[in-house]
Amino acid sequence: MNTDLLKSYILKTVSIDEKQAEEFCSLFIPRTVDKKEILLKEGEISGFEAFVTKGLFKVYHVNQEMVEHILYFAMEGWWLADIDSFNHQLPSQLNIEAIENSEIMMIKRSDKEYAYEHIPGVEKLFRVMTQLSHVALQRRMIENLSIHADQRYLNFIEKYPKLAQRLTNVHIAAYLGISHEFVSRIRNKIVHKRLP
Amino acid sequence: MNTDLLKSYILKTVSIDEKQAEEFCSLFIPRTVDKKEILLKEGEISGFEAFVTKGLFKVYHVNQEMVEHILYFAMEGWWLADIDSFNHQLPSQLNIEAIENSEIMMIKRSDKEYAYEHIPGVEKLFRVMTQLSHVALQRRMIENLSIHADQRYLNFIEKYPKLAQRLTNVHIAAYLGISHEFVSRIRNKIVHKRLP
DNA sequence: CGTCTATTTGAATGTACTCAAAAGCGGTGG
DNA sequence: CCACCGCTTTTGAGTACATTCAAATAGACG
Repeated sequence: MNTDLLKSYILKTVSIDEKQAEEFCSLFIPRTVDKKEILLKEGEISGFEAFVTKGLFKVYHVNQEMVEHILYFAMEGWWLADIDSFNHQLPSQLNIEAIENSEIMMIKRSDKEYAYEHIPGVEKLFRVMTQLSHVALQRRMIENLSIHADQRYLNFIEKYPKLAQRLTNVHIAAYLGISHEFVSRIRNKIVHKRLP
Repeated sequence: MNTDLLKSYILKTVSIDEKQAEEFCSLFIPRTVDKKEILLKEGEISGFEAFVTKGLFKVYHVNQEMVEHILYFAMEGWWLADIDSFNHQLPSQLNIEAIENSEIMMIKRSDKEYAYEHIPGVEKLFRVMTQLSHVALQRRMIENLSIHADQRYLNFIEKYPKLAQRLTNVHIAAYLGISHEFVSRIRNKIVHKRLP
């Protein structure tokens, strides 16, 4: 089934009644998203959250100089959400775009609110999920403050080897906050001077 | 009462039954923390979370070169927690230290778990709180990736003017991820060339 | 095979850091 | 009350890390 991956994600994340997990899954609808298709655009109000079942997305912000900065990637088994826009119905400051042809399971706002109120375990599920994301982002923040670009690059490809293979240098640069030319120089240094 | 500030924080954050808020507050115990006293040390397993009722704290990480990087500050009305260590009972990678003589309300792990299970609104409270923190950290992440140190400094003192007054340049530098000498130069540039 | 995108490389430049030393500031004790 | 100690801030000089711009090369895809 379409919801198998989602259901197993839920069950491995929190201890929750299987019936509840299934009821929650039934609120999601599948959708395909083509490569380069934009799921959420800056300025729009996000009316959905989504679980990726196939493919790869980038969630990013574009600043005044039109430079793109990637907040996170999402591939199979990861979530897509602009929490701020979705929760408070504010215009989004983020864009969500498919990097590959993808498939997702979407839940709309009203159905998620229904779930919060009527399916007891869902509140906990999202509390735990958000805490996990938050810890991961805290680690990334500390890393960005404390270490140089070359080591950050190495840490990234070591931590997410599968993901890194599916990304271009331009994507990785926009995630690490460095220029793509510099990513190229780092890779070169690694290859020739066997830096890692 | 000691719990007044905590109770009003809870009621303004989520719509929750007042009785439930009071029951939750009753699980906290007050404590004073002297300036420079360390509430949580790297390597320890965090057994508490705390709400600051007076004073100011820094939550920071120290890297191999013994350089301190501040993840966040917490003054009156803010929370202190190492989510990862507290939730998963892992050794902390963070330190929590009082910058001023302070007072906090602490809740221990077992009482918080009791609250999750027996006070219905608490799960939602922490889901919402974590989402708010997460959105704030996402914004900070994007800002760190996309703008220069001088503008980050200006944004910081504009966003947290009260907090900034209570901090030294060394603290602000450790939060922004730049050297304290450079903070001094930025301040100088602002004063003489009226940069902002 | 041609077009579009991604990667590499060089040269010049800019942003921020390190180290060192001096000056300022505040609290504490004699 | 003021002299001193410790901590913070400032300033200069030299350096390191990373960027920008431009052009060449390599790859991928229809």
